[in-house]
Amino acid sequence: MASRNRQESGKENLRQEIMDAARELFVAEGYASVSMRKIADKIGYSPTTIYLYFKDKSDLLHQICEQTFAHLAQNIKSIQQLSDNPLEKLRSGLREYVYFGLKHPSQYEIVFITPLPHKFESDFDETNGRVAFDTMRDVVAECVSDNLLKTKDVELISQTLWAGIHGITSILIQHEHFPFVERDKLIDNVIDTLIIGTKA
Amino acid sequence: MASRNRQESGKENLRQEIMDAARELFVAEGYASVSMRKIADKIGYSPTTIYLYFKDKSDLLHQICEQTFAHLAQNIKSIQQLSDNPLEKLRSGLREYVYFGLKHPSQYEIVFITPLPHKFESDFDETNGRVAFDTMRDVVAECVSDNLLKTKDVELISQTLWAGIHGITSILIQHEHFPFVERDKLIDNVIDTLIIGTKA
DNA sequence: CAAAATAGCTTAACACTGTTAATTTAATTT
DNA sequence: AAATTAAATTAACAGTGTTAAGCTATTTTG
Repeated sequence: MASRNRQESGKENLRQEIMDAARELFVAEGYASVSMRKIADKIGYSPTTIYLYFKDKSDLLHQICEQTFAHLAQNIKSIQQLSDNPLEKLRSGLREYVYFGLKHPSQYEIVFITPLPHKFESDFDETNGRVAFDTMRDVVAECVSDNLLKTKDVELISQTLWAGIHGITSILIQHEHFPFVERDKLIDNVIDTLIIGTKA
Repeated sequence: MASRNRQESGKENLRQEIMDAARELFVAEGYASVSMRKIADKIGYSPTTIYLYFKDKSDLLHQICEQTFAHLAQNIKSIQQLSDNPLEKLRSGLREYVYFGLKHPSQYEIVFITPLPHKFESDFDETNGRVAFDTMRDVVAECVSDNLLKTKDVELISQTLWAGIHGITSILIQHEHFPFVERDKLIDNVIDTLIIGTKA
């Protein structure tokens, strides 16, 4: 291995080390109450070292979100390949989204719930978040071309479905004390309602 | 400035003055980027004066939210009285919820979106936000007793509907830069989908 | 091989933040 | 007029994100 490559990988290692430490802290204590100094302490570096790898604190959060988005997109794709029925693909994708959030509540909170700093008006087209959304939209398009839905507006339906599953996921995560009905029953009902409401 | 007439402005007046200034700033610039000093400047008082009326910054926002959500509960009730048809009452209530959230994004964010590690979680049952939810549930019960819905489980339906409208409200507020379809069309479609999906 | 260049990290500092304690000023009561 | 109380302020603390400059060890070069 050339020395130039060792340098590169060394730099990338520290970059990943920072992200791991930051994600752990963000998940445990929340984005706002985790300082750059705290992150630096955790990995044994000076606070300003982080700025050699990330533009600022919100950029660091943004990069962590990208990794989680990628994880979610991967999961949804895998799950959907298990079925040939477009409507069943759609349903399993929606379910996977919700349960992914419930399985990683802190990470879902960071990526989808926590109010993002007004700073980065990032191009959503480049993010893995958009990739995950596009995966679902492709299945919606499949349903539309099979004339399974009430309208052919793929974008409208996809965004409606996303609103629905994000809604149930986030309230289950956040209002944990709320006297919800049985969790799986509620999730199923939300997804059933959404699908029935969009079917032909 | 020292010759400010303090006789006319009693303690309660200043308290409300602080809330008005803070709400204006929170809405315009976002909760996080508004400092206590900025609020104090706006009303011509010292920053620490605010602490004579509010425990801390989050308490200040919490009080603002209570006022705002008292309005929401009131609005929903008023809107629903305009119709006799239970399903139309339901629809107008759902619409009012969403548009109220979009009209007061900062307040909605802190009450229904922002993760709150404070004591606030247990206060939820006492908030006007909860009152608003109960108002909607009453209308759902009305629909159920008229045999208009697919199931008689009032709690299940109410929570499903809440998940849906919270979902669309929060993503519209938070993911401001997502390429949404036309906003009103999307909101209508979400509500239509929810109602169709729960109708008999 | 020594000198120059560079990559990687740190130290010091700035302009902020929320918040508390002590203190001053103004109004009210005695 | 003096004492008391209420209201608002000043000063300070401990913390924040972030930038600029400096240091050190390694790599590149003449």
